[in-house]
Amino acid sequence: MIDGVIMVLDAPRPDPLAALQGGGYRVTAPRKAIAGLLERKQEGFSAEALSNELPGVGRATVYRTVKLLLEVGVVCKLATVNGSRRYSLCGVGHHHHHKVCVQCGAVEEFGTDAVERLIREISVDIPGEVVSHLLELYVNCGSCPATGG
Amino acid sequence: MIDGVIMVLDAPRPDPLAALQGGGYRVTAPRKAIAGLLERKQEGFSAEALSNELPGVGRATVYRTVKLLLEVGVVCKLATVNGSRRYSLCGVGHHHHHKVCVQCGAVEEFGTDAVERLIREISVDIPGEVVSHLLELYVNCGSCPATGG
DNA sequence: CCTAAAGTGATACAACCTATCAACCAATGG
DNA sequence: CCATTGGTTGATAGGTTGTATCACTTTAGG
Repeated sequence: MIDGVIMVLDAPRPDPLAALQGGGYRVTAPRKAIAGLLERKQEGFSAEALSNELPGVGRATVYRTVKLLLEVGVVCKLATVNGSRRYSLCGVGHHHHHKVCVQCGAVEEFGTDAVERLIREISVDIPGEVVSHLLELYVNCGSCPATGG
Repeated sequence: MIDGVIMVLDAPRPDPLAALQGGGYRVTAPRKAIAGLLERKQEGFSAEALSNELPGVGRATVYRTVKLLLEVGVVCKLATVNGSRRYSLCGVGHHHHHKVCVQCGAVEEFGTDAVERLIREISVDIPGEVVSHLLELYVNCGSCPATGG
């Protein structure tokens, strides 16, 4: 094990409703439904899928709410390569990376000193100024049926 | 400078037409137009933008051709966070990462031993088996007007 | 309670991508 | 060089995903 490499963040999952309230937004029935669903959900999600799981809530409202949750910082965007917009309930006050299970879709955030250090090291040899980076790990999480957990 | 960290790949840019031909596909006028445009293009691109730059070629054909170029391995997908599907002319026979200029959009590929090594190190501490990863650097490239190059 | 302002949802619209299919043309053999 | 033929094209229509509009409803605060 490498010293200082890893620092998995297992902060308590953020509270969407509290975040909305803190941002000056109202707590409504649709928002409660969405927040409740997100709190039970370990996986990344798309607004569309969310909408399908909440037949009682209008599509536009789901899309709007996801955008609000991004704004108040309890949800963050996942990187994709296929044009889908996917999100995850995450603490986003800090810089972090995602670990995504390719089987069950569970998303965990993590941060490591080593990643940042590496980026700085690479920067030295790269023409131009590195302003940000994106790193995601894809795993078989080992805790879902598909991965034998 | 860290030994062995960086290994910028400046392989010759791949030849789309040759790749298509090698894949058993025909060389047609629309495909020549698309290939010619791509060879002049340093930036990542979307199929839609490509189509707009080629008024003489049908939209469907542009989309189809991009898909073919992916298949024959001269174009690869870029990671995005906003739902857009973007591509870059890249040698994709090997694993690599992207360096993207946030000003001019220029994409360069690079590979580093250190990245792979880091992933292996992190893997030790991460529950589950890391099956792949995604790393992109966003830079001010320093060679475009916007970055003072 | 009552009210102002925020929020909702049906609808329409826009962007992006794919499926279909008749017409077309590149590549091959004669 | 011409004919053949199966891959290719592009117009159109259709599907999915995300946004704008607007009359109606609900929240939060007095």
